[in-house]
Amino acid sequence: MQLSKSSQYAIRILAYMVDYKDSKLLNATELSETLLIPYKFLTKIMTEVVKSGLVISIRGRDGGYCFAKPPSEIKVNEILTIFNDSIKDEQCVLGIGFCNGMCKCALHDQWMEPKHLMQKMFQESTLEEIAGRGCKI
Amino acid sequence: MQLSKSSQYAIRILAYMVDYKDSKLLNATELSETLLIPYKFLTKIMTEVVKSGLVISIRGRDGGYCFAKPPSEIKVNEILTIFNDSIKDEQCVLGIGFCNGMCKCALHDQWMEPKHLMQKMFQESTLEEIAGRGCKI
DNA sequence: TTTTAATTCTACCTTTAAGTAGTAATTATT
DNA sequence: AATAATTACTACTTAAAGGTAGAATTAAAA
Repeated sequence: MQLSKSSQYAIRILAYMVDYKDSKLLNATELSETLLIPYKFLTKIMTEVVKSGLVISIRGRDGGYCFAKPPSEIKVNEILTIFNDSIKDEQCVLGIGFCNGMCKCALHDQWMEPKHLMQKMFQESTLEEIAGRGCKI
Repeated sequence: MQLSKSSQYAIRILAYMVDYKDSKLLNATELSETLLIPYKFLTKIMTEVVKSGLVISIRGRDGGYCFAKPPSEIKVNEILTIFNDSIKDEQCVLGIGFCNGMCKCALHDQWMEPKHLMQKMFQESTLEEIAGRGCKI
């Protein structure tokens, strides 16, 4: 009952990138060391984030990562979709297919509210909003 | 972001057992066929449920499973704990250790409400309550 | 006492997530 | 042109979840 490590790390990485204000790019080594995320795993994750189009990478010396669009326009849910962690409407708590009005599982009704709150949390929160808050490690 | 298959199946199995009113015991073959759960996987799951003390098994011919205590006294959460799926208080959405008042993650505050709703749902719902509802497959 | 129908146990197989290793490609600097 | 610093790619390893196979155990019934 939790997000994949990839999603958790990706959100933390991008939230950290928002706060980072500097002329030079943020690179994998620095992200790995400050966020305590294994270097090789971090680069693997970032490669997927880059492919998704949220982030741009510059290779070679002095390279690193930066946002492809303003963090105020990036919803947390966009990060989850990269790793197939987005909460789908049709997926219910007991894993039964087609759990809806006609035929619904024993916990269907009680599941609706927490599900919608989570969907709302992920779909409406922007990176910009959440970045200011909290600690990163 | 979902329960393990073991927890999902176990809840569905026990909920079905509540509705079953018959002189003879419910056995693995019948449960497997009516709930469309792989037989061998189901017996593995039930062995753990029996070990937890929620259910009693009778071996040998005409054997099967029945509740060790009334379903009205069994909370859904007791099933989750068998498979380590219970939602822990200290566990937060971004997987950071010690995410609390002092140092909390970027989504900590928004996570509280859905988390508590889920905990409430699992901790307060009894098997008896949820069994009447919904379809089983 | 043998047969039969049931659970239990031990061990394995498969798939996926998580993490690691090494090399290739790219780019700024010297 | 060489070097150093960076990401990308390919492939592997490890751990856990999900699932399967077969033999052992149990107990009712013939």
